[in-house]
Amino acid sequence: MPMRILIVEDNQALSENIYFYLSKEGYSCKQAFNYEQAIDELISTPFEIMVLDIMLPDGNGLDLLKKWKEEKPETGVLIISAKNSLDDKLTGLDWGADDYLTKPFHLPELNARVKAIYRRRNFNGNNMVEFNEITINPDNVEVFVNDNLLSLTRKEYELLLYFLVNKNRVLTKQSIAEHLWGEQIDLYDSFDFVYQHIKNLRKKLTQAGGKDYITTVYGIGYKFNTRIS
Amino acid sequence: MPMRILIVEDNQALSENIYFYLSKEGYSCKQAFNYEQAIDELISTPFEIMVLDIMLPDGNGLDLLKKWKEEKPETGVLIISAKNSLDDKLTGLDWGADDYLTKPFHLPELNARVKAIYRRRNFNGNNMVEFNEITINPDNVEVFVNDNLLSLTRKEYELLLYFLVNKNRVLTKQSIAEHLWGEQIDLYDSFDFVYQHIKNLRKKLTQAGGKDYITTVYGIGYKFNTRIS
DNA sequence: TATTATTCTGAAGACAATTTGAAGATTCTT
DNA sequence: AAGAATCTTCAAATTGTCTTCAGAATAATA
Repeated sequence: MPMRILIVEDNQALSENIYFYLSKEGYSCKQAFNYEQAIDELISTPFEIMVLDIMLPDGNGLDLLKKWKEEKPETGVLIISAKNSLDDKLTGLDWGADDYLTKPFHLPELNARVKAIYRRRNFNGNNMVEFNEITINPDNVEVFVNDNLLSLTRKEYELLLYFLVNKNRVLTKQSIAEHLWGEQIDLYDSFDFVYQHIKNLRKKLTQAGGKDYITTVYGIGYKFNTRIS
Repeated sequence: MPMRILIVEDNQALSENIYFYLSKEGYSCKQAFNYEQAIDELISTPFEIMVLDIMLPDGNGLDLLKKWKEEKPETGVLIISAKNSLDDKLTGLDWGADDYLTKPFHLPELNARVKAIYRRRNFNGNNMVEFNEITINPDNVEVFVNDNLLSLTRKEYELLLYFLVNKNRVLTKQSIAEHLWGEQIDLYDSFDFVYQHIKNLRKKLTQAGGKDYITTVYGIGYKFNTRIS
């Protein structure tokens, strides 16, 4: 699933654990260690779900929750907080949090709740991503072109998903790189690897009988073009 | 046991609690938060048992009960409802509910009643889990491939059952580990043991004449693939 | 058309994940 | 407590995937 999770937690160790765990579960995670970073991240990238600690060094998580829910109510929010702060609990749920978890907790439970939130927000049945002859089923990590199953590598899969979610939008090589490799990519990299994966993806799609919707925008990047000639 | 339970309850928090608890008990649960969702779920997937709240935002649980019992009388139904609605109680049992529980209740009690319903209904029913040449009889803990009985170890058995209940869904090594070993597994484990059991299961299945439906999804996990080439 | 920047391609090596067998623990049975 | 079955650990071997590189092809610019 194209599920991005923002982890807002100032405790480094805990944050790392959550990050590690959810990443292994296949989510694409990012960390923010304080209020300000969280805002920055939220503005710059869309997230489906935010795991939010109430106590932050430079602000209250509930403020963040409230503000962000006004902005983007469709974001799922899972509050995590020290136990016994029952007031927070009430307030959090009042202000639009989807669920609440008291520390300490087991990561599998966190995962279960994240999944539950995701499921809840996704009620319109099967959450296929599709366009014309291409169909992606994120649950099964399967891609079909005209009903034949494609075997894509991980990068190819994520690349295609990224394109399909951003149809007709020009994606710079840089943003592609960031999306597929996280933030630790070097700005001055050659991006050769992007070329590679674009190439492989194009090949597999066309070989399976699909059109080549991926057009290159010279000097800028690529775009999944729904109106190709 | 391949027991699937549908939880029909509009209170999010309560639903989550039930979901979490029953899942931990080894049942495979799904949630529906209103009448309509419940119908959708019931139609799309078979359930052995339904935990049903009477008061739903968009309809009366008793209607649902009545309708569904006409359709599929073998489904076990446990009614949950606010206390003192004694009328409901009588009516519910009249209309075919198997048991009744008043809110608030303790989850272990819910679990006990679910178990009881299951036991009761199991006299007549063969609740086999099967796919093509593979048949699992959870009552006897027996697995057949093309009518020859397989002798699987406990882990192998549970692994296969887990796969068969989640056909075509990608299961991460992590979730497999959690499912077979409980939640206490170490995050930084190597998951070597998962590999082992996968290997053994594959071997036994193919040696017995079955196809190798278990495909590895590189970098993510495994999946029981019903559409192997 | 010549020049330059950008993209595409194939091959090779680096890297990462999975598979495997063997051996050591552990659990179960008697 | 002994023996058998099962589970787990470990260390190669194997396989799959990613990245790098160098040269070819293509597009933009003048």
